[in-house]
Amino acid sequence: MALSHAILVSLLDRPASGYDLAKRFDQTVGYFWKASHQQIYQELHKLAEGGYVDAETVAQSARPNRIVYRITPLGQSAIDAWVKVRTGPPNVKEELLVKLFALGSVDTATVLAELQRRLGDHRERLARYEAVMAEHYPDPTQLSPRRRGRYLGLRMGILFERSSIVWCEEAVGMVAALCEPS
Amino acid sequence: MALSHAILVSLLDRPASGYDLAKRFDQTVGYFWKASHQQIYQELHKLAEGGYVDAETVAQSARPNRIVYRITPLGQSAIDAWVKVRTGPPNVKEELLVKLFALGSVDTATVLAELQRRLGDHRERLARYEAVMAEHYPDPTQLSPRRRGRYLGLRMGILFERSSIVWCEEAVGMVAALCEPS
DNA sequence: GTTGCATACTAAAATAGTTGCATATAAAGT
DNA sequence: ACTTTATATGCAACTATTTTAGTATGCAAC
Repeated sequence: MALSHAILVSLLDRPASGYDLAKRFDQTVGYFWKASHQQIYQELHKLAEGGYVDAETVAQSARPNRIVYRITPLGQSAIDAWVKVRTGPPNVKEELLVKLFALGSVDTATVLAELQRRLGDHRERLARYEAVMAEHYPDPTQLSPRRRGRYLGLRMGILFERSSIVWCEEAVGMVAALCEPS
Repeated sequence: MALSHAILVSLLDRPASGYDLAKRFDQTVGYFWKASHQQIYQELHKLAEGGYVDAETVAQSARPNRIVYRITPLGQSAIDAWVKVRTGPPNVKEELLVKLFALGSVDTATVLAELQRRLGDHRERLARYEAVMAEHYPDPTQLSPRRRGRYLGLRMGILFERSSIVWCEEAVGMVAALCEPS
């Protein structure tokens, strides 16, 4: 029961359809919480069944109808209760590290290529995050509680990308040295 | 098919029992790849069935018998093939961030307490990682390929903990300001 | 004119992961 | 004496997640 809470929290902001939520996840918290649209639709059905959200069908011409979900008081109190439950450390699955652990028994050049691709990813994401930061949070003092949460999420993203870049550069150096032993 | 690869890679090093593997995961890659012993035992059965590992029962007096698994050539080639498959970005589920996104609709003091606990966690883990680094990798130049992979794993841990600490300190500051508006 | 992308939802199957339980022994702490 | 910790494996039920489809439409690019 974790995605369901992420969905409820997202609905605190404003009502949304499954499609909207999938996009929000992708664009805002994508790197810290991935969810496919199938998973979201499924979860929304369950939340609606449990009375945590209300569903309302909105007819659209020329486009499939949307089903807009709105959090209920029951959903609100479910969040309140969940917030009081201790959060564990984040769940991380870093496949690249597993590959690195296989160094010595495995093709080095392939691993190097992966690291370089990853480095590019991190640089790109950092640029994106910093652009959002510059545009939406030029002054991080005096933010509303809601915006403070958003700001800190973005801030974590930026710090994480920066240290990932440092790490990747080191890793590329060390693995490249194995490939071309001058 | 991701845990199975992590297990196979771990077995490259040396044969191990399910119990050993569970401890290795916990102690070495625990923060980047969590696996419960049930999951590991289950996966080992599957790997043995598929011929990726060989199982050998080792009798012990006064202790339950161990089943020691050894990677087979088939397992080796499975790793080789897997290494060539593009690695996606890491899978991260950061529940604390979800709670932060709920700020404004949720008890601030609870969230603050979580952040402080998390800060403590990160400091502790950093100390542990740095101790291992000082003891086992005093000089990171001229490492064997195998040890280079291990070093980079540890290095990622250290960089990650450091930036997490920076982030937590900022976050504690911002959330504390909401709690006691002097 | 057809490929590709964006909108919008659904269903089914397979794989992965968690939780709780069960078994059995020995050493070390309290 | 009693509890905890460590060793060592396993089953069963449940929940979560991914993969792979399928249904429809409209717009823009090529």
